[in-house]
Amino acid sequence: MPITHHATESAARLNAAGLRSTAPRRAVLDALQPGGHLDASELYERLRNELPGTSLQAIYGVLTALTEANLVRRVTPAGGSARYEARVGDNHHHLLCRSCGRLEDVPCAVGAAPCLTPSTDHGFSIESAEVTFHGLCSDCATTG
Amino acid sequence: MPITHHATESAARLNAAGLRSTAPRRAVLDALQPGGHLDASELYERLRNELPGTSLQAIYGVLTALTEANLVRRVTPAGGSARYEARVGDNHHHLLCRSCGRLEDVPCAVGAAPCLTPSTDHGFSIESAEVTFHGLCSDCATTG
DNA sequence: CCCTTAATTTGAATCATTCAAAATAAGGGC
DNA sequence: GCCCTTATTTTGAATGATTCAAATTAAGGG
Repeated sequence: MPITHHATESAARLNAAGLRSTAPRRAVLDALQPGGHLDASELYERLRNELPGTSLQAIYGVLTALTEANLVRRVTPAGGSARYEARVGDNHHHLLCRSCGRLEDVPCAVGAAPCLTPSTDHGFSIESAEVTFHGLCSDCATTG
Repeated sequence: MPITHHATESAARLNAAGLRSTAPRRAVLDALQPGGHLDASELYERLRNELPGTSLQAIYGVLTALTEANLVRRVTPAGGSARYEARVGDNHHHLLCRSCGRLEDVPCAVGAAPCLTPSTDHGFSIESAEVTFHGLCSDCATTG
């Protein structure tokens, strides 16, 4: 009963966050669980069978709610659509392929969170740091 | 003759990069020189008097050319329009206010370029790292 | 089981950005 | 200094991600 288990888990997470447990939200949460980085359209394509009558706008609504509740994290690669991941709460960063847009996780570069401490802060109260490494993934490096 | 001086400087930079020296390009380069972070629309508004008959698309064209020639750097804050800065060639990063979108420069967090070395690279050949600190600027911190 | 309110559906609009064809201007060669 | 080639800009329109708003539906406490 892995499916039921997953669903239960997602429902629990939603309740804990003070959000109503709905089919679209559970489905999105489950789809992001394997650890990928999907955008709204990809999620919509994957879930439209499972969620009859859903729409892309509904997916956007779900993603906004989940992001605000901190259940998913929104990653916005330069010049592309926003991607979403279920891995939250840690300080991991990203590798972005400038050719194919592939996105991979990497643990924080050096130690715990050194990048969270800039040398000057211009009066900002800093809440988080986002690090993106740009380059070519293995596939694109050999191809081009 | 500071204006002429600036113009000459911009022309030289363009020539050095193998780009034709045109009025729109010199104007954009000059406008970015003071060190700000402007988006295409802001540049268009500032330069439309100076450049009669120009258009927003022309500004986009100029910015794309200058970015590809590495004369300006494109910064793409999450959920906003692309901003451009003339400061290139160093490894500085950015502070982004989540409330008003204000963008400030910061030197690299620790030492020379520690953030350029992730612990795992998933086979990527890494070319650059982009660090963005998110938080509230002094104005927004006191207001809200 | 009902009621209140949150969430989704449906349809349309907005915004940044890009595409494509026609007109123009840069700058090397004569 | 003028012409020619080609890059650049102009002009007009299209694309794609995302958001807005009103109407409908469903969650879950009482």
